[in-house]
Amino acid sequence: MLYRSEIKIIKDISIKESLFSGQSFIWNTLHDNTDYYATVIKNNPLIIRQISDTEIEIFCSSSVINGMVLPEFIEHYFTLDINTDDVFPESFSLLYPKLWDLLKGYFSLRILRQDPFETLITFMCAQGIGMQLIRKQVSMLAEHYGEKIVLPFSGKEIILHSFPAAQQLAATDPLLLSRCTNNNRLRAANIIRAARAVDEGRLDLDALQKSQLTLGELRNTLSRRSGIGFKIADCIALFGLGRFDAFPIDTHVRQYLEEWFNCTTPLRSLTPASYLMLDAEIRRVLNPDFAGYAGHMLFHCWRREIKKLRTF
DNA sequence: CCCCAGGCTTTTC
DNA sequence: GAAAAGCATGGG
Repeated sequence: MLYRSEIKIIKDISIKESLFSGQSFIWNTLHDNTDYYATVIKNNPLIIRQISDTEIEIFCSSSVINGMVLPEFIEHYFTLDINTDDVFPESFSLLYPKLWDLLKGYFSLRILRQDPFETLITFMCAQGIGMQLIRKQVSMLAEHYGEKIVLPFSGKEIILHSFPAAQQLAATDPLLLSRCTNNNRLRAANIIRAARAVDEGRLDLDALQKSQLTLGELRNTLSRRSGIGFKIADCIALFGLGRFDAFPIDTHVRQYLEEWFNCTTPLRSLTPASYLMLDAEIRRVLNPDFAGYAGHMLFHCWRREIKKLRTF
């Protein structure tokens, strides 16, 4: 039994951002009934497709997810409460007219409010490694440690895997888990440690999300953990804890900061000190409260328009 | 064999 | 304290 819900959207949502299940981050806006976005939120399969320019439909085996009724959850998950037109400061288009023009196609990008634990683990898989391999790791984690879900939909069966619960990952061992972490045993061990901390309540992500910590405090708290540095900490904050002020600086961001914003901080080696300096510098250009949201549009714009990368 | 990929940790000054 | 080197793996 699938619950169906329709929801009106302000503008078409065409791009999402998620590492889970190897999902491509493009959610095609084709209206051909074959293209859908399928994911699993805490064992609830969720299928979403766009039925017109202003409407999407959602199917779910449960009418309530995370304590929210379906339409409410969708609005929350896809951050439909955020108007992406307000993400950049008003002065931005005047200061960077050429860049502003390049960014036109990226205002339909949505940062998702993803599950904190899922985000914690998936971004721990994303260190010094290519996108394809990151997604492969996450897919394998779900296939090996998540629950298999078979969903009859649109005349066929969709096979989905939920993202593993902390308890599942806490119970495995590094050698076994390393099959899913690009054969990297150290990364596997770090993931197990993090999963155990969550499972045993020593790392309370929900409490972190509700806390009023400053960005710096949150980043320090997360990066104290083995396998998590400033960049991954900021990713967890941005994608998993709803902290749209968090601005993760990776190799690509570093490049566009230099190219587009003439950041003066030395960029050759990204040390913790230069990371924080860059972070402070970009906050003078972007709206500090939505620096990460804006940064993510810039990130994908840079990769696609400038670097001509077709992988996500 | 080189370098790169949505960095982190340990060593060294 | 902060900068430099070391680390680990697959892919082009």
